[in-house]
Amino acid sequence: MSRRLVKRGNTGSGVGRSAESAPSEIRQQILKTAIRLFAQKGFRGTTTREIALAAGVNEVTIFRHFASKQELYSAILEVKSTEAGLTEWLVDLAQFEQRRDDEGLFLFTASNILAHYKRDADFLSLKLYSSLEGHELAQKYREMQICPLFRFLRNYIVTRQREGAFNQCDPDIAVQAFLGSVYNHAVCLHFSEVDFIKLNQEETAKEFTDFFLRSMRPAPGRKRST
Amino acid sequence: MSRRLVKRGNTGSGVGRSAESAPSEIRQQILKTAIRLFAQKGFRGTTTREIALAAGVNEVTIFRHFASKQELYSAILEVKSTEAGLTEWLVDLAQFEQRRDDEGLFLFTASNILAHYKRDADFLSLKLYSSLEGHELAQKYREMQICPLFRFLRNYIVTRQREGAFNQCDPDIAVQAFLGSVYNHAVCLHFSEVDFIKLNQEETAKEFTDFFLRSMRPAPGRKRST
DNA sequence: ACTGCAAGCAAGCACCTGCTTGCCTCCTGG
DNA sequence: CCAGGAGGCAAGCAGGTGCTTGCTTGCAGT
Repeated sequence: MSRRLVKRGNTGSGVGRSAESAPSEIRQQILKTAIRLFAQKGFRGTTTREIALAAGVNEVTIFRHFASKQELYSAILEVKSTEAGLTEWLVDLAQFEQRRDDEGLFLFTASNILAHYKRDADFLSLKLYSSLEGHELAQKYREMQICPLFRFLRNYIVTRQREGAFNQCDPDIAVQAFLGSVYNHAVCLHFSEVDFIKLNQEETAKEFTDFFLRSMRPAPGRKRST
Repeated sequence: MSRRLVKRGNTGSGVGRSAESAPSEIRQQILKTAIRLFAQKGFRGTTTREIALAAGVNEVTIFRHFASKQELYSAILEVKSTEAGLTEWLVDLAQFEQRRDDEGLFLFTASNILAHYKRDADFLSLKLYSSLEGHELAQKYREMQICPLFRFLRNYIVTRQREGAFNQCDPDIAVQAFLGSVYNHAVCLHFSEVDFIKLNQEETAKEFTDFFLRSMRPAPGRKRST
């Protein structure tokens, strides 16, 4: 009963240890491995023994860092829902907004969404599992990442509509249509469910953007005007 | 060792039995219950005891009908991937096609997709779980249901482009954008992740359709320029 | 009445899985 | 040099879980 439950925080007292072992490096290693495995097989489908084996630590060590498997999962949710995600480039979007660069703004958005989910593929699985298994990650992520982006885009569209640069239409529908098509494509790519679109990531983003803007613009780009 | 493994087919010899017990009614009951539970908690998250209890049968009975839990799951996939799905209204779409009724065709599509996934909500979960857990349902469903629909729409778009009624653009992207936005919305609804769009199902379908067609039509404002 | 199928029921086996305990080892800081 | 923190290792417990076995019961058709 002497030293149950380490609780990472206080380990930060000394940086030391040897060369390769930073203070809470093992905790990070466990987290990282657990993220990968939970993403692959879901919460219920992953055993703590598996995590330990894959992380190269003893199973007991896991329970010394996390009170339970559930708490390990919660720690992951904490990490994943707070770490840099979609919102980190809201500031970049603001620049496009100032320049009224419609193409740039939506292309940047689409492109980054595709890149984001490709880079952090585990996150997509994790999010889907959490939706299905009824955990809170999806909702938290939605509130902290999706909603701000959604509101920004919606806001931009409304502005452009007032300026007469965009068609009058339900801005919610427009945003939903744009994000939906891009996001859905990202999911399809994730599951290797796509053989329709042969384009690479950048080209795809460009096509979706063009398609979207063609719907928003009062005067469609007449490419063949005799 | 006398009668292990019943294998439904041959039970259909006589219709008889009593009033409430049709030949393979119990098998159906098991399947139906299993579908619901697998959809709620995934394959790994559902126990055979649970299924038996919920179906009102003895656990042993399950294994008399299905060699293993895995085979029960396979039977479900069989049912779900062959039963009436998106393709059942391809014939209706053909009528819209003959009339060149763009609005009707895409509205019908969007509307039915939303209705389909709302009516058979379990299927959506089942499909997502199967994608994540690496089963074959998603792929099978894709080949048998999504692809035909995709090809039909793609084909229609190409035709209308040739006729000059639709803009020149990558038809794959167009279909992907349309289906993606609608499908994504269905998923959002499924997980109660939507508070952006207040419209009901019909209105939403209509809005997505309008949005899509506005991008496809050469002359957005004036419908009859001739 | 006899036969045979289908389902129920009680029990249980073998393995898995989250989690615990006790003890030993290595490293570091004072 | 020593105290103490952090991890390894071996063992195991309690409950769950897929699946089996042996038996009984009820309902048909001949």
